[in-house]
Amino acid sequence: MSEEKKPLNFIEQIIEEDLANGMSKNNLRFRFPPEPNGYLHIGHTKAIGISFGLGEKYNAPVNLRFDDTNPAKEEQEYVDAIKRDIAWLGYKWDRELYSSDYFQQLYDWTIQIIKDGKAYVDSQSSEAMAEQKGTPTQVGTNSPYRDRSVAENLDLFTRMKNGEFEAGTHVLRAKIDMEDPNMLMRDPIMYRIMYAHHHRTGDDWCIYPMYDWTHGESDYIEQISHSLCSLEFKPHRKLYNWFRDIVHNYSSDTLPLPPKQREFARLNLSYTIMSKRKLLQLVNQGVVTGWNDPRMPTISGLRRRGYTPNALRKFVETAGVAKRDNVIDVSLLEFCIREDLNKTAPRVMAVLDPIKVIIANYPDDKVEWLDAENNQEDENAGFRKVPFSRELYIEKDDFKEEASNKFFRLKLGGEVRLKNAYIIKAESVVKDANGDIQEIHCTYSKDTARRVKGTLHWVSIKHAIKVEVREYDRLFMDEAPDGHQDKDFMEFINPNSLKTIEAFVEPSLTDVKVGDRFQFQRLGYFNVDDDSSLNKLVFNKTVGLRDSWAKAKPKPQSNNNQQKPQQQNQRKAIDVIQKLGKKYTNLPEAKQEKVKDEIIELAKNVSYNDLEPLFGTAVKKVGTRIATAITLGVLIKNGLQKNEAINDFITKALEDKNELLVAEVKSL
RNA sequence: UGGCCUAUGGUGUAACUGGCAACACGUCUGGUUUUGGUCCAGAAGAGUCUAGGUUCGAGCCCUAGUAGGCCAACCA
Repeated sequence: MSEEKKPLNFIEQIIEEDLANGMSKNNLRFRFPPEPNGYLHIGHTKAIGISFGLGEKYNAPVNLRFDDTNPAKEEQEYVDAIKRDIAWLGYKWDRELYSSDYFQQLYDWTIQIIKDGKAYVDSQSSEAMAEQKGTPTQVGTNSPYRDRSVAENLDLFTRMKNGEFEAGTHVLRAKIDMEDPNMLMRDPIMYRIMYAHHHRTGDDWCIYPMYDWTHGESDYIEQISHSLCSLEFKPHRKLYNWFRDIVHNYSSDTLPLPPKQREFARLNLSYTIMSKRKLLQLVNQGVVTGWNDPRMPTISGLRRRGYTPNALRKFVETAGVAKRDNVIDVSLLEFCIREDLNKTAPRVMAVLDPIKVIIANYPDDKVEWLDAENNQEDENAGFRKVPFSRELYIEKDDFKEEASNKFFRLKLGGEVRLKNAYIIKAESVVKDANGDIQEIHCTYSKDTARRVKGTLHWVSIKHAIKVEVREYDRLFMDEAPDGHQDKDFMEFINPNSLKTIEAFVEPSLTDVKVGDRFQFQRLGYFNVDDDSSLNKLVFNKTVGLRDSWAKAKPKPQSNNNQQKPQQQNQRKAIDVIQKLGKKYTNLPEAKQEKVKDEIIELAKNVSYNDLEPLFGTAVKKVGTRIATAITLGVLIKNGLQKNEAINDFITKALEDKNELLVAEVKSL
């Protein structure tokens, strides 16, 4: 009875329907079928979340099945990485399986299919077959080998399997229909000869089945109820069903349930590429340091960067499931990781771009260990000690000799609070020959109960640990790096995506472990990188804090994604009228009067040419038509002569059901 | 010159299967605050691609357009 009324996505609706139509809940079974030819990326997280999520929701098993039918591209390294990533995300698969486990079953079925005259051996070059295949708009033609006898097909196929032929000399094709509008149905290839070593079956086979003649059958063998995949496989569904129905016909005694394929739109992220082939290219060309480079959208990259399984799962859940192409804004991903880390990450102080502060009235040899709260969002997080002394570092950005009162950080003569410590006042600065500030001389006050506007983070110089911090920017400078047909995605690589900084952190961080996550107060979330060692700590910046100050101040150039407000400012009178009209009928009477006056006022600046297009406004958009009528009234009053278009508009409006409109037009 | 899929605020998803559009991110105000974070309160922003039709009533149904995506690997 704890069912929430959360709306179901279309896949859940399909399942609910199947259940309502008599499918047993026990028959529900899903699978996640990666090809081990690369690392999983955040797009896969969606597919994983859908199938494994369904498994959790319906308490149904989910298989992890490696679709390993192409030994040329697949490697054990990828298998291991994929398993690691899925487990890290917190999902548990029922069985770990491989399509290659089914090669014998597939072969046996194939013999039967050949015997039934539904498959044949073709012995042409791939070019010849491609030509006969036609195009999306042109039907194909039959292969000259299409009508080989069953006996000959059986003989040839057996010899293919036995390794009697060279690669590329023969293939086995399903005999379907070379004129089918769906090109996948034009006698698709079922087997090709490949003398490649397979990561699991070794050299047992020299013929390998193709995706279409493997995937659905693997689903069937595993008795998967719902085979969920991304949209680009929609055209494959017809073939999926064709093969499935044949094998179901052969084996329904032992394998009763025919699976069904349904497709959802894959996840795309702005400023990111999601193709394994292209990600591999980044790795191979050394643009990044590896599949798990913190700038990569791979699960392992995100993990190294400091993302949490929670945040990733929340992200794909929030993004939702539907069938239209989408591009999700990275800001949603960033929101999810901040939300998670805000609750869990201990706060510490670190200075990334230091400037020296000397507290003149603080004794040279004195050190105080002050209490600092670890996480105000978490009551159980406790406190730690931080050392305070005469010489400190603060952030360069946190000091200006002069500044407006909107700048509530440190300025000459101004006061500011040091987090967890005292209030200080900047008295003077010491500059070098270039005029650059070397030291800020301050005085401190122990009266910390006072209200001061700004609070700064800091570290005690003599206690601080020097560490390396890696700050990342997006890898691509274009919103859709692979969305341009005239430009390669490599052209958009951001040359400054990695910035390595020498920084200073408080001494409580001495014993951190790889993977530990922190909030560097006022800066962002950081974690300890794999490269970190006892002698040298290395931190990754996971994501910055939201920063309304950075947004409020300078807007140098570029990057203003908000064109909207500008447009609004220079909107033409007619557009404003149209907009006012839209809501007109929803307004209470008093407000309608007000809006009408506004329209009348605006109408004085409207020309007939501006207005005429609105005469054609759809009947149902009554408000807009009323606004049009009001405006027309003003124009007529100012001497406009009625023409045919105007009369048509009036006549049609007079017939309308809406009284306001009729009244408005009658007065014309 | 084909087939299939899709179309709702800037972005992503909803709308009890026909009852005048909700949630999240983002944006903007204001408040609280020893993080310009968090949190709290509020605002702006869409008549649902277009045009017809059915209906008392359409984002949901029908028709025709338009736009975008996918399909011509011995890849998956």
